[in-house]
Amino acid sequence: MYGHKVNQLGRRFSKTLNERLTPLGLFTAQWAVVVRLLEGPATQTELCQYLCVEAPTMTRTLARMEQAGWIERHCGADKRERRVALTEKARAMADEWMRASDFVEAKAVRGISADELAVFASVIDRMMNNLSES
Amino acid sequence: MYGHKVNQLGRRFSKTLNERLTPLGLFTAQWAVVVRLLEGPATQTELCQYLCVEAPTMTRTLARMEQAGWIERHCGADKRERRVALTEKARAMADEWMRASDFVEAKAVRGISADELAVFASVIDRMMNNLSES
DNA sequence: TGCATATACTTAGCTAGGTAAATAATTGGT
DNA sequence: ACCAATTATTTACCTAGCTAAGTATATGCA
Repeated sequence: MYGHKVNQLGRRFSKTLNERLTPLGLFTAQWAVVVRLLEGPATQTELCQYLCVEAPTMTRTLARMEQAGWIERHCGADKRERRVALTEKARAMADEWMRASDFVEAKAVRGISADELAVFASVIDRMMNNLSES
Repeated sequence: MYGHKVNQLGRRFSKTLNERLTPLGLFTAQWAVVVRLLEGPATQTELCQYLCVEAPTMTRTLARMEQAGWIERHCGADKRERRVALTEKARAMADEWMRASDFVEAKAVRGISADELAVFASVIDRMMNNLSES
């Protein structure tokens, strides 16, 4: 019941954001990567942990972003890992991408009080923890 | 921000339910179809509306479910549409699938009050409406 | 009646999630 | 110092979203 509704809302969020991001050359899942990389470079494992995504998913998403010229990947001291960083071209687009994201977030919360949003966020966090328990 | 968290939680729900459903021959998206069909047969368009999913997605999911022997599709009076119904084999599994679903739902809501859940559900509905506005 | 439009579904091709298993590099214990 | 176990990433192959465009049937209006 809750799982079903949460999934539907998640898809609606992605779809709405995609409508605004794809004309700007990005997809919703890639925007999440950009948000993390704006803080600084990261290894793929760090990105996986941040986004709660499995490694193969990240490998493929990063390959597409590299192809599009949004990121660069370099070997680190540990030759197993690859450090990922935004390109200048991506940094130049960040403000525009951010406006698209802000627009969708603002549209979603219209008419919902701060108190309600606080409960909402808290419930999300606790459900996430509950489901993550072994 | 909210979009990102909602998406992550949705994926966690699917993943957790998949762990329990796949040994029973079903996937999370297919379970949602079964839930609707337990009420009675439906056309593909009705399923799409119920699940908030585009038509091609439903075509493919139903093809897999037919392949697995969970549903049957018959032509209706209107030869364009196909009426979808559960097979006996699927009805025989429904209780077991339901237990898997109930288990995951119960795990998710552990330690969350009825009041908080009411706010949560209400916020989900309103965000869904907000994002669905043209 | 006939033809344009609308509706139901499918096909093709993309993004993105997952698991299982492979590869390469590092770490740790004896 | 070596070999086993661990870690980071990739490859292969599923499910499942999406859009755009195609096909077949039904509807409606001139």
